[in-house]
Amino acid sequence: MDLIRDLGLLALGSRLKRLTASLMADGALLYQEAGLDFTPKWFTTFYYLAHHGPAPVTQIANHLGVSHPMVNKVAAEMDAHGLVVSQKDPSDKRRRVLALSDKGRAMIKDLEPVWQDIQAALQGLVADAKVDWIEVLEKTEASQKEQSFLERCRAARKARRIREIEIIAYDPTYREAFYDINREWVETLFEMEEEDRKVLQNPESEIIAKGGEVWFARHRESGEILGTVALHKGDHDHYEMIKMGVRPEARGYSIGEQLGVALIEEAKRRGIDTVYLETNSKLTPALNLYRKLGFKSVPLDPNTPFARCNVRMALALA
Amino acid sequence: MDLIRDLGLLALGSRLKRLTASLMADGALLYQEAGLDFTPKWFTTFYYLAHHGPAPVTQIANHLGVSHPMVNKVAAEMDAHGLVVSQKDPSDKRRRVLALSDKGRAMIKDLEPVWQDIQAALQGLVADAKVDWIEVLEKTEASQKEQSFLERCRAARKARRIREIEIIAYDPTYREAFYDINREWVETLFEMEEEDRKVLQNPESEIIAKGGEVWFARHRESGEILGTVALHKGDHDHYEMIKMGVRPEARGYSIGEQLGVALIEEAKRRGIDTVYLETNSKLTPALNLYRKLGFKSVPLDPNTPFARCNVRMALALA
DNA sequence: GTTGAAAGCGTAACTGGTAACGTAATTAGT
DNA sequence: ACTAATTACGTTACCAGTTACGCTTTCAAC
Repeated sequence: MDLIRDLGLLALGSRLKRLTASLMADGALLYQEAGLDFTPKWFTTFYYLAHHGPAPVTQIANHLGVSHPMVNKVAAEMDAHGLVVSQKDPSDKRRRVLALSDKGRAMIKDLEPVWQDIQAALQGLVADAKVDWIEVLEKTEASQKEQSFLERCRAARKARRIREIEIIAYDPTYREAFYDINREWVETLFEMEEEDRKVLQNPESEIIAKGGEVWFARHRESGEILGTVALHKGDHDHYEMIKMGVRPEARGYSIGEQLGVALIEEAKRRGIDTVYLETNSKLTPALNLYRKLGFKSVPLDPNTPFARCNVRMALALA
Repeated sequence: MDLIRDLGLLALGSRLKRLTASLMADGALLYQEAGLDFTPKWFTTFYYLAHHGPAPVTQIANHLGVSHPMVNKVAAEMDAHGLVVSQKDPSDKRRRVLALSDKGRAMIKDLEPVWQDIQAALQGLVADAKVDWIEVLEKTEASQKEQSFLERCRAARKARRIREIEIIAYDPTYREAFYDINREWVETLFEMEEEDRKVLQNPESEIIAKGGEVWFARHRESGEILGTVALHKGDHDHYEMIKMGVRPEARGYSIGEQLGVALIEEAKRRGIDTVYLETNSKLTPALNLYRKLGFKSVPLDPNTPFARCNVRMALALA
C-alpha cells in the first residue's frame, strides 16, 4: 500500500520548497555574476514596485499573496541596500508607502536581462512537467476554500464509521444488550418504569410476537452491539418507534440515524402510514435526530404509560 | 508581461508549503479529536518505522528525503512521548537504530483509521486539481538533475548576449575603434610594434585594398564597437587572421568566437584553403578560442614581422 | 599497524516564512 | 461628539526545515 505516497502530499510542500530554495540559491549566484547587489527574495516586491509604482506595505502583501511582516522584512533589507525609500501617506498616516529609490529605478535595466535569462531557464525546466503550477496551486487553494480539508476529513471519518456499523434484525443472543443499552441511558436522566422492564426483559413476547420488530447496530469488526431500536405494533395498527438507545461511547457513528432509517424502511415496506414516538423535551440531540428523520410534533397522548414522556411526534409515510 | 507570474514560480514553494502547513494544522486537530497523542509531523518517520521495522537515523532520512537532523528531532520528540526506543547497532556503534516502542506499536491500530480519513480527504481535495503532484515534482527534479537550473540560466544568458551582438563589415566610421581595441590589449602585455601601428592606422590600404577584410562586433542597442578581427591577404594567396581583439569589459559575449566564425565563413566562401595566425603562448584564452575554431599549431614562420609572436597556427578548410 | 578519509550522528545556528500581539490612526455607529 | 470597531504596521516569538560543524567509529590504502 502506498499510503505514504498519498499522504506524502503533506510533505510535498517541503519538497517543493526545497526545490525552489535551491533554484533561489542559483538565482542569487546569477545576480552576483552579473555584478548586481540583489537577491531573488527581493524580486516579487521589487518587481511590484517597479510596475505598480509606490504602494503601502499591506497592499503589496495582499497582491503578492504573502504576509505583511514578510514584505516588511524584505523592504527593510532593500532599504538597507538603498533600493527603496518610504514615507507616510499624508492622507492616512497609518500607511507607509514604499517606492523604489533612484538607485532602485536605475537598477531595473540591469536586472531585466537577468530576469529574462531566469525566465527562459525556468520555462525550459518546467516545459517537461507541462504543468501550470500556479494554476494548479490556485485551484487547490480554491477547492480547499470551498470545503476545507478539515471538513473533508470529518466527512471521510463519518463515512468510514458508518461503514463500520451494520444494522441487524433481532437475535436472542443480544437480548441482554437490548436491556442494558436502554437501561443505561434511561437511568442517567430518569428512573426505570414498570413498563420499561416489562418490554426490555421480554422483547420476543412484548414486541416481536405482537407483530413488531427489533434492530441492533453491531460493530462489524468487534461484533459489539452499540445501539438498538424497536418498532412496536399496538392496537388498531398503531405503530411506534420505541426503545431507541445508543451506547454513549459509540457517539459519532450516526448509529441512531442508521437505526431510524432501517426502521422507516421497514415501515414503508409494510405500508404503514404513520409511525409515532414519545420522548422527553430534555433530550435535545434525540429530538434533532427525530426531526432529521422527518418526525413532526403532535399533541401528547394522555394515555401514555411513561411518566417521562412529554413530547409526541409522528412521521407520515403517505 | 507577466514575468512576475513566471518568476513567481521561484516563490511558489513557499506558497505550497504554506498550504500544506495549514493542512498539517488540520491534521493535528484530527488526531486530537481521535484522542491520540500524535502530530502530523511524526507521520512519515512513524509510518516508516511501522512498515520497515527498526532502522538507523540516516537510512530513514534518506528514504524519506529529509535531512538527518530532522529525523533526529522528530525521533527525540517521539521518544519523549514514549513512542520509539533506540539502541546502538552492536555491529556498527555509529548507528543508532530506532524502533517503535510497545506503546508505539499499540498506537498503530488507532492511527490507521485517521490516516485513512486523511488520505480520503486529500484525494478529494486533489481530485479537483487533476494533477499528480508527486509525479510532476519528480519530473521537475529529474529535469533539473539533467541540466541544472544554473546551467540553464547561463546558457540562456549566453544566447541572449549573442543575440545582442552583430558582426558587421568594415566601415570607416569605426577606424578609430579598430586601432583602440587592438592597442588596448597589446599594451597590457606587450609593446606596440612598428608593424602594428602601420596596419592599425591604415586598415583600408593595408588590409582591404590588398584584398583582405575587416569585421567589427557591434552591440546592437548601444551601437558600441566591442571587438574586431581582420583577414589579411599576403603574397601567394597567403591568408592570415590578424588583429583579433575584444574589449575587456565585453567578455562573456562570445565575441571572439563570433568574429572568428564570420571570418572563417568568408574564407570558405572565397575558397581559401588555409588560414594562418600568429600569437603568443601567454595568451591562453585566445589559444583556446583558436583551437575551438579548428586551428592547429604549426611551426613558426621565421619571417614574422612581430617580436611578440611565438606560436603559429593554421586552419585547413579543405 | 598506521593513518587519513568517510560515515553516522548530535548540536547549533540560520532561513523563509507564519501567527499573535500591541500601538497608532481611521472609520462607523450611536 | 464620543465610543467602538477596524485597519495598517512593527515587533516578537515560533515553526519546519535546512546547512555547518564537530565528535566518534569504521573502512581502506599503504
